[in-house]
Amino acid sequence: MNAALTLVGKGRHFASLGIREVTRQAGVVPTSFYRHFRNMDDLGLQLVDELGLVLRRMMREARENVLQADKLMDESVGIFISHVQANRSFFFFMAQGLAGESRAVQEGIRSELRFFASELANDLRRLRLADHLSDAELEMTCDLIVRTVAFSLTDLLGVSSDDDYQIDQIRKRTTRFLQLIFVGAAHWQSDRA
Amino acid sequence: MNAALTLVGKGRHFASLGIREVTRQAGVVPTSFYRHFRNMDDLGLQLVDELGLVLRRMMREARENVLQADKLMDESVGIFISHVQANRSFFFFMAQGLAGESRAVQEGIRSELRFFASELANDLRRLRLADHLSDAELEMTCDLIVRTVAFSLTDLLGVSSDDDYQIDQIRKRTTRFLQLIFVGAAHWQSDRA
DNA sequence: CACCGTTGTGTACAGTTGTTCACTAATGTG
DNA sequence: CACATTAGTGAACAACTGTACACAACGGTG
Repeated sequence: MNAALTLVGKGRHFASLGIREVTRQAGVVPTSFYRHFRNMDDLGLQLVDELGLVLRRMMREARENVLQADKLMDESVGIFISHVQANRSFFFFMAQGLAGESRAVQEGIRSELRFFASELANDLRRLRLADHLSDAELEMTCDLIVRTVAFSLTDLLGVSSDDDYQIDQIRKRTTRFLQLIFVGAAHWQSDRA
Repeated sequence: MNAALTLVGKGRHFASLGIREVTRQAGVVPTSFYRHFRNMDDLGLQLVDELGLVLRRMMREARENVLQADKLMDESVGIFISHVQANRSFFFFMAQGLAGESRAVQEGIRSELRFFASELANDLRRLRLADHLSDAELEMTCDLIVRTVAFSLTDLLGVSSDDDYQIDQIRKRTTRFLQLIFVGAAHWQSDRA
């Protein structure tokens, strides 16, 4: 799994990886592959599971560090970006998998995102930041937030990891996107009435 | 190019296609490939160019058919969805390319999206729907809109093309996302002041 | 018609791929 | 320590890959 991730991190696409290639990178004979996985799709599915762990760690850190509500977005986006930097290969895999070849991997990642959105909704409720929204409205808002951040991921992965200027641009842009969405959510009901 | 698109439309990932595979699908001998393309990346780049045409056609149709502003979003999302249905393979290619293997293809698609966003900004200005926004604010809003629709693309490609119920769900959800963004844009300045 | 640039063909080759099988090394549990 | 499970090995195979080259059909222009 590390070998596959390494190759993905080097710019290869997961869908184009072969068994021999992965085992070569792992420093192991091709047949050993079958001791652990039935095929590449299987490997992909297990990577999705690990990706889940990465995302949960990220969520936990966000929950612990976002103290006052007014810096919520700045800090959350910052934590997101630093986790992407620290697990670049994983997020490459995630971005690729969203439109990937294996339907199962695709569905797995999609479901991680759904989970993430629903946890985010819980947190916003808990922090009493969404009292004016119904459950369905809150869910929609969080869904849109997660999508927006996920799309920023492709921006982030498109620039070199030490290009601080560009990364800061992406950070600012993403933060403003989220602010715009929040403003929309704040006035959602009154505007619809 | 049609052969490659066909394979992508059948669920294969562009990054995993080989020259022989494509020429086989095209009903042509492998060596013929080199008469037209230097390698698969080259093919991908030419597909991006054609994708640009598809997007432009879509934009034109939207401009012609969106008459009154109050149905703007409903109709635009509808047009988007019908164009995706009509050019499914192309949009598969686009979704894949955003996190694809070839940096050049990636950048090509990204730049198509930027172009799309800037055209959208022009249209909104022209329709006098964004008079309260500065250029930068309008640009940001349109960027977010295009991203949101692009992400919905992955939803759309994830369901079978004749699952009318699911497609309608996606249509509604996307429309609400856009409405939320518009509400946000409408109150952006007053909230920031 | 003769000519030439473009597209397509057939053959060839060396390298890579997925998967099989029987075998050996390592590991941890009673 | 002995044993059973797990992980890794090596050789083998047929199928497939990208690419090279010389040659043939085609299509339009002078």
